[in-house]
Amino acid sequence: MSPRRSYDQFCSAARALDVVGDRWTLLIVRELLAGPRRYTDLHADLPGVSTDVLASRLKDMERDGLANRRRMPPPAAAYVYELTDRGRELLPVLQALGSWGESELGERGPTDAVRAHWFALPLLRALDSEGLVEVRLDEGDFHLYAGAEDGPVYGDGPAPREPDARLLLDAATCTALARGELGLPDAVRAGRVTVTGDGALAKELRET
Amino acid sequence: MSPRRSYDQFCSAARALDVVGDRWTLLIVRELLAGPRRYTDLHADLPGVSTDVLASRLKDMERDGLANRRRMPPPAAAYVYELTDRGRELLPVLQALGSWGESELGERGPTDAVRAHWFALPLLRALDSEGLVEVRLDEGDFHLYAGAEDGPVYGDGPAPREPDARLLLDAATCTALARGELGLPDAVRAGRVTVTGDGALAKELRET
DNA sequence: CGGCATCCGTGACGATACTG
DNA sequence: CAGTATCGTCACGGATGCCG
Repeated sequence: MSPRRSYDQFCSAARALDVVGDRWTLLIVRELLAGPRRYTDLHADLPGVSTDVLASRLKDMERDGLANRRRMPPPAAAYVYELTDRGRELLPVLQALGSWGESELGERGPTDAVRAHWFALPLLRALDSEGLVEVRLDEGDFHLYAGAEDGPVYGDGPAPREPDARLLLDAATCTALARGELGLPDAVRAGRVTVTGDGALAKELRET
Repeated sequence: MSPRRSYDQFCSAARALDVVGDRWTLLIVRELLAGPRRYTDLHADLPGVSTDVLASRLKDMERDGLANRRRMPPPAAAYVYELTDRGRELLPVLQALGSWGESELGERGPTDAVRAHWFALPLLRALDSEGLVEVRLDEGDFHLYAGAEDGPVYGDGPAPREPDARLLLDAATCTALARGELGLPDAVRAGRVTVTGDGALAKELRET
C-alpha cells in the first residue's frame, strides 16, 4: 500500500492536501455527497478516471477515514461506498472551490461531461434555507437536504419523501445559477424557476 | 506549453481543480498571500518542490491569471511573483482546507518543515476583527492585514508600520491555535498570548 | 455483470547538474 | 539569482483479463 506522498509541512492546509490533494479525490467526495454509491456508478459518473486509480483512491479514502465500504442490505446486495462524517466535513472545501470556480465555468465545451447532481452544490449555495428540496432539470432530477447535519447532502432522482419544495428550471437558468450570474430569488422573480409545494420553504422561495 | 489536463466536467468545482488542483499550486498561492516573492525565496520555503516544477507552476499561474511576474524597482532589481486579485480570491479555499486539516495536523514530525507565516492562516481564522497585527513567534515574526480587501493578506517579518496590535506567543500555544483546540480569546484569557498596543483592536483582544 | 487486478505506454514529478 | 536541461522514477489513463 502506498506510504502516502506527503508535503511534510507543519501546516493544516498542507496536511489537508496530503489527504485530499491527489487527482480525483475531491471529485469522488463530490459524488459521495449524493449518498452511498457503487464502484461502477462512481466510475460511470467520473468519465476519465481509470479503474485502478478509482479503486486506489477509494482504498486511500477508507484508510484516511473519509469513506466506508459497506454491503447493502438484500436484495440489492452490493458493496457501496459512503462518506464518513469526517468525509462530509469536506463540503465547505468543495463549496469554496465551487464558488471560486464559478467564473471559470464558461461555456459547456463539446467534451464536457454533465450530471444533474453536479448542480446540487451551486444550488445549495444559492439556497440559504433548510429543508428537503426536489429539483427537476432537463438533465434529470435530484434532491437537496438543505441544512442537514448528517446523512447525504443531496441525492440523485426524486426526493425519497414529500419534499418541502419543488424547483423546476431549464438548462440555461441552471447554468446561470451555477455561474453565480443569477441569485435564486432573482431567478424565481424572473419566472425562470418554478416553485411548487405547500411547505414554509416553498412559500419563502416564492415570496422573497 | 502544457495543453492543460482537464477533468472536462461542466462543474465549477471541477473547473477550479483544473486550475489549482495540480500538486504544489495551492501551496504556492499560500506563499504568495504573504506578498511579492522571488523565485529563490519560494523555492526555499517550499522544501521538496523541484526547480522545474516550481517554474512550470508559476508559468501556469501567470497564464491562468493567478499571478504576475514583475521587476522590482531598483535597487532591489529582481523579478518577483505576486498574486492577482483573482489569485487572492483563493484565500477562502485555503481557509476551508486549513480548517478541515486542523484535526490532521497532529504532532510536528521530524521531517516536517515549518515557516512562521504558515501560522498566519490559522491566526486569521481565529481573529475576526480588522487591522494590522504583528505576531511574534519563536520561529520568527510576521504580520497580518486582517480584513484587508486588496494587497497582501499577510507578510513576513515585523509590520511595515506601527501595528494596531502585537501578539506574543510560544510554539505550544501557536500549535494549539493551529489545531483549533484553542480560540484566540481563550488563549489571551489564559495568559498564553500577550497582547500589546494601544489600538482598538488591541483593547478588544485583551477584553473579550 | 459488477468489482476490481494486471499490464503497458505516456506524462508528471523529484533530484541533480548546469548555464546566462 | 533564476531558472533550463537531463534523467530516473512513479503516477496516471486506457485496455484487457479474471473471478465471484
